Amino acid sequence: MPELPEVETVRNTLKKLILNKTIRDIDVFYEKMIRNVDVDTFKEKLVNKTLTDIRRYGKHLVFQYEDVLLISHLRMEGKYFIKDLDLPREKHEHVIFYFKDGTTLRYNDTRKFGTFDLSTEELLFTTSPVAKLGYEPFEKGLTVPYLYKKLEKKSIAIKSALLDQTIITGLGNIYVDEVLFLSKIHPETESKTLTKKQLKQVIQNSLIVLEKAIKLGGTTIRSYTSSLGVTGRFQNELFVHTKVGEQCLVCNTVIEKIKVNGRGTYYCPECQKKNTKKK
DNA sequence: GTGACCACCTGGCCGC
DNA sequence: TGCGGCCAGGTGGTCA
Repeated sequence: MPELPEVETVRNTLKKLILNKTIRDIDVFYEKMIRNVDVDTFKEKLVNKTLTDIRRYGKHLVFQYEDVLLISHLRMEGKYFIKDLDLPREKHEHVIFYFKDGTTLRYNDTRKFGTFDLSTEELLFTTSPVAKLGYEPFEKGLTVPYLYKKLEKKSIAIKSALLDQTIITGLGNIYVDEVLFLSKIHPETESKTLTKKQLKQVIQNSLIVLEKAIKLGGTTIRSYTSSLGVTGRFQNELFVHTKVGEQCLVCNTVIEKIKVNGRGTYYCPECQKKNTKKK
C-alpha cells in the first residue's frame, strides 16, 4: 500500500508528466471519494485550471491548480495512470481528469478507500486533512523532546503510536515494523515507557528507512505500483515485514507475526524486547 | 483526553 | 468447481 516513499515516487513521476496541463473536464464514477464538496462543485472549481505544482504532506498529495488545491490520499490501493483519451475506462478507474492536450489522468483504486478534498492555500493548514498531521521524519520539528511530550502519557503500543499520523506523519505499517526492528523495540511496548535514547533511535531510524525507501522508489508488496507501472525496490531491503518464519538477519531467530491493535505486525522476538522498567 | 472498536471496500486465499 | 468466510489495512467516527 502506498506510504510516504511510494507517495513521493508518485509525486515525482506525475510532476514530470502532467505539470502545466489544463483540465478540460472531469468524470467522477464513485462520488463518495469526493469528501468535502459535491461533485458539481468539485468539477466547477477544477475545470479550466492549470496544474502549477504537486506537493506532498505525509501521505497526502496536493495538486495545485492555480488557486485551488486538490488533496488526494491513496489510502490502500490508490494509483494514478496517464492514458490517451480514446482508451476505454477500466473497472477500477473511479475519477478521470481530461486534459486539453488529449491525455487523461486516471485515478484507479480497487478498494475505493482513496479520498479527494478541495482546499485553498489559506485553509490548507487550518481545516484540511493536512492540518492534523504531525511532523515528518525529515522535518526539524521532530525532536526527542517533541516525541517524549507526545508519548509520555500514552499507554498504547508504540506500534500504534507510530502509525498515528498526528504524532509522526508518513510511517505506515511496513515502515513502522522496520523502524522498530532497527531500534530494537518490541512493537507492543507501552509508548510512555520508551527512554529518550530509544526515542532518538526511533527518529534516526525513521529517517534512515524513509530516505532509503524513497531512493529505491518505495516498496512493492501485492498491489502497490506508482504511475505508469513504476515499481519500488525497497521490499528487497526489508528486515522483518512479511518475513514471518524466516530467520532474522541479525541473530538467526525466527521472525514472528502478531496482531497489534488489529494490524499485522512482524518482529524478531530476540532483537526486540519489551521495556521492563519505567523511565 | 484516551483508547478500543468498527465501517469503509474488494480481491485473494483457504477449507469444505 | 463453487461457495462462504476470513484477511489485508489507513483513516475517521463513535462510544465507553
